[in-house]
Amino acid sequence: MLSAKAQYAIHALTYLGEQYQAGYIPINQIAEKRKIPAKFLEAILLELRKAGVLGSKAGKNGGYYLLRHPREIEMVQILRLMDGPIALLPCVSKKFYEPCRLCPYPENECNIRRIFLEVRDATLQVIEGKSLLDLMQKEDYPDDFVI
Amino acid sequence: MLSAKAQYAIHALTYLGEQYQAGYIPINQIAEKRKIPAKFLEAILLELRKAGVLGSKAGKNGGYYLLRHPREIEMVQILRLMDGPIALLPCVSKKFYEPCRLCPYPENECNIRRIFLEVRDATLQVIEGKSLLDLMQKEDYPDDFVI
DNA sequence: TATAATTCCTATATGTTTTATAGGAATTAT
DNA sequence: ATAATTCCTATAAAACATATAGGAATTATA
Repeated sequence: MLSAKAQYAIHALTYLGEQYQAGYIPINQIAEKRKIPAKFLEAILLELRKAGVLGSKAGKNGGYYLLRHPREIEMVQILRLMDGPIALLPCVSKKFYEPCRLCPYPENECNIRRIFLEVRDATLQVIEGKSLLDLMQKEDYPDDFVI
Repeated sequence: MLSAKAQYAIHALTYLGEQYQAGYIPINQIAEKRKIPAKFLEAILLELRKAGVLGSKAGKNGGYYLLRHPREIEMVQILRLMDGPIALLPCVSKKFYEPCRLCPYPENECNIRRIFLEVRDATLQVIEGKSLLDLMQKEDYPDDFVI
C-alpha cells in the first residue's frame, strides 16, 4: 500500500492541477479541500518543491504551483519520491536495488526473483508513461498552460 | 515493498517445498539455512499453520511441513496473510476495501482510483494463478506428494 | 521413566518508521 | 506596520515491524 504521505502528495498535486486558473495556492486551502493535516502537508510540499516538481512563493497571496505542465509530471517520479521502490523486493528494484541476503543460490536462477520481476514489470507497464494529468479530474487542461 | 515477515515466509515455504523428502523440518533448520531470526520465524510459521498452510508436529523429530501440494498453495494467499492488501490504495482493494476519505467527488469518477485499479489488476494478473511451486527452485516435485 | 528436542503460546522488548505538530524566521503584498 | 504566507529545523506521538524471552506441552527414544 502507498503511505499516507504518498496519497496526500497525489491528492495535493491533482488539486493544484485542477485549480490551475487560481495562481498561487496556499497550503491551508489544499489541506482543507482535500482533508490533509496542514503541517504534514507543508512538509510534503516542501519536499516536492525541493525535487523540482512544485514552485512556491512566500508572503501574502503566496502559495504553491506546478512547475511543469501536468502532462510532464511523471506519476512514477512522485511515487518513488514519496515511498521509494516500486518493486516488492529489493533484489528486483530498478532504482533501489539491493542483493538478496536470504538464499544461497544465485539471483539469476531464483524463481522468487523471476516472478517478482514479472510483478514489477507489470506495474511499471501501467504507471510508466502516466502523468499527473492522467490522475486529475480535468479533461480540459490547456495544452500549454504553466503558471 | 514486502515486509521482512512476508519475505521470510516465502523463503521458509520454498525451503519446505524444496526439502519435501525430509519429513518434518524443525524451525531452527529453516532459520539457519535461510538466515532468518529463529524466534521471528517461529511466530511466522505459527501463523501459517493457523491459516491452514502448514502442519506441525511437536516433540523430538518434530517440525513443520506443507499441508498441501505446493501447486495448491496460492502465492496470493501468502502475500495477503503476511502483508494485507495487494492494492496500493484502500479504495481499490478487493479484500481490504475502504472508501477514500480525501476527495469530494464520487469514487467511480475518480481518475486516481481508475489508474490504481489498473495497477492492481496488472499485479493480480501476474500473481493470481501462481503457486508455491512456481516460487521454488525444484522442477521435479512429485505430482502427488504430500507428507 | 528420564531426557532431549521440538512445537506452542503469550507476553514483552526494542527499534524504526510514519505521521503529525511546534514555533519562530524570512518573505511579500498592501 | 500588518497580515498572510512559505521556510526550516526540531521534536513529539503513535503506530508498526521486528525480534526475543521463557516456560508449558508434546513426542521419540534410550
